[in-house]
Amino acid sequence: MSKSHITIHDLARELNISASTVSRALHDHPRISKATRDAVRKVAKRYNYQPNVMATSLRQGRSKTVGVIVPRINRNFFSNVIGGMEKILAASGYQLMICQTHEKLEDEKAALQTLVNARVGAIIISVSLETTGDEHIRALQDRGIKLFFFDRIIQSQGTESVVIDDRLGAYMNTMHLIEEGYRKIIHVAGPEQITIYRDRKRGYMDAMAGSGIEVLPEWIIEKPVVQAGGEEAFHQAVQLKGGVDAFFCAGDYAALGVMQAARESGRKVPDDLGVTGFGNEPFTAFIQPSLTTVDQRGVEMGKRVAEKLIDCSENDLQPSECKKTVLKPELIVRDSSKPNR
Amino acid sequence: MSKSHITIHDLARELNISASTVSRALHDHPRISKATRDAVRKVAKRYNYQPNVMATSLRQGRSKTVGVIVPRINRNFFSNVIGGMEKILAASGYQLMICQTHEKLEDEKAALQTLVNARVGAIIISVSLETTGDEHIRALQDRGIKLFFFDRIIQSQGTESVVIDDRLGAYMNTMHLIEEGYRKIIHVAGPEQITIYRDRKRGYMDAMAGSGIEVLPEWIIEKPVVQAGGEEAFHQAVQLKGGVDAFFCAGDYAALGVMQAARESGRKVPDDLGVTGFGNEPFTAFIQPSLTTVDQRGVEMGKRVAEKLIDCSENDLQPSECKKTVLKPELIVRDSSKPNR
DNA sequence: AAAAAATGCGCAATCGATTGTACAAATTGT
DNA sequence: ACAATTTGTACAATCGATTGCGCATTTTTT
Repeated sequence: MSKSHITIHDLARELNISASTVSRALHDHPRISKATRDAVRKVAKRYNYQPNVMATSLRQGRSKTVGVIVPRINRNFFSNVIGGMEKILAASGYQLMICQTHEKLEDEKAALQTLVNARVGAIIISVSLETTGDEHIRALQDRGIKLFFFDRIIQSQGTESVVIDDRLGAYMNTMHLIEEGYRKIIHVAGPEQITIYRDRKRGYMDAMAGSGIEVLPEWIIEKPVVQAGGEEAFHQAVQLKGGVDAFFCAGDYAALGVMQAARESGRKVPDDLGVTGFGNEPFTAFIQPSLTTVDQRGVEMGKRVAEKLIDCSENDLQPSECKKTVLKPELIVRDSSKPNR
Repeated sequence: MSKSHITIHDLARELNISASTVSRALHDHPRISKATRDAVRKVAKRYNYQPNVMATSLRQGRSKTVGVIVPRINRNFFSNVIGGMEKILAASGYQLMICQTHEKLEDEKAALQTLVNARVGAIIISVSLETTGDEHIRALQDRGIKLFFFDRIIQSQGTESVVIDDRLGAYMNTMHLIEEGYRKIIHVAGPEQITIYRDRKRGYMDAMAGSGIEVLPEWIIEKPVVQAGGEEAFHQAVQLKGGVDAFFCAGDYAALGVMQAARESGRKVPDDLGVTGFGNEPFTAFIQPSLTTVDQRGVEMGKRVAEKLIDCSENDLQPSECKKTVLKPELIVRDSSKPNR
């Protein structure tokens, strides 16, 4: 590791040629002779030449930095996704610039501005809960910034996205409850304006309808998908005249709330009450009883978005040619949904 | 938001002055008159001028990018720390470049090389479990890259670091067990070469010695601090002739392993056996019984390192003037350590 | 009032990589 | 053998911000 960085000029001097030739040689320019090209390559390797990213970015007006916007970096799912992206992108010389929105539209706008100032070439985003419109995001496309969504997406012209099949995940989850003998299944739903929660509700409806079970409107309880939301949902549900067999919650924390409220009310999970969640948060494996849930394949999702991004960038594809990738979720069956009969 | 970016030349043209004057005005150069300075400021604000980071970095030979190296981004503690750093650094216009080592020295070296190539001005690192020496890290200092450690540190000339007082945390943790009446307390320790685990062991020893309890050598069981390690430690400990009252584990996952092994062996926590962990992983609050543990104050730690970094950078302090910051850990008392008598 | 110092600003070079244009040499075609 | 191409390189400008130096103009000093 030498003290200062090697530049193309150093290589040029060494070879008694011009810097432009060195640059072209390293980029396989057709007008450079094979002899020169090989010579340059060799010296570059010998000196461990690493191009100066800033110079390149400045010249190109665009950096190899990828902006990433997530609600919170320390949510297990998001940090998994970021981990997956990092793995793929780092290998291709991209760097990540990570911003958090804390679920606030205001922060999301600020993050976008920051990324624009940083001249990122692409942005990967999972929108905040407050985000409904897409004007602030569309503005990026004027700047030629490529846009990729994951998980919480906005269907927008000229963007790519990667999601899991939330509907299928919810369907499998609900079907599992039905197969285990539960019938009066409550769905603790998330905010209707978020795609993923809408899809999860649909999957639930599909499963119920497909099994010939009529879903009463009161069975769908929309709450914030946090612990307190789950508790509220439980208390609300037990008031229902017809009784309750199980809860399919749109999020693991809500399921946790349901389980805790159930325990306090003396109802045993899974024998008196089935409970399932969504997300496969780490704690779901450790609680008693362990929670049946759906894995969102965060790492895989991150890798996929990253690959799309690299593909689009290297081949300079326009986002209009891009589309939506849907990953298969995985149902993780644990104890909370398997009554001992 | 206009189509293309505003440069100092645009401002210069607007004001009929030279770009250099604009640059100097924006940097409060003493040789620029107040009148010009104010005029420039005003126009810059009007056009929402944002300096081109790449140009600045290129000229300066150093970017406002901060390299961050952690074992895994999706470990709760680390993502908390990163979240904290991001909050502070983003506000001052720094960007993060995050790398993972997956606890491998090899990856750590690769990450360092990547960051050097990216011309980062500073690196914040929590070393991998495999890391013992500091040669690969010292090499950075020749390059003028400022170095900051957190949590898993290497005491090295000319670096700053932020840690929690692991010894105190372990002390409080152990004292709490003693106060609750446990006496034969096993310590499930982590790898001896890692500072934090050494300190946690010391805290345990302090508490025991201070309470007049003799620690038998077999009471200290060194294992990887994962679930399986905890299980092994449990089985090893129950063989001991004198019997066992409690386990203080150097990590939450190890504690989880102990609790699960205990359940399988029919020993009730906390009445038959006290268990405590270290780390305050989210799951510790949800398991049954909930786990007493020590919070590592990840977010706070991230903020502190970030502040140090900003301080050192803005005032151009040399790392030699730098030191170690120690945060107070917080003991979180839950059910796993409070026997009902 | 002349000399010395301070003030205010512009010119041009620089950071490192890229690229349009130009120009010479080598190759091809007729 | 001479023109028309093709091939291989070099020059110089460019991206945007910064900064040493120099040249006026103004202010201070003696």
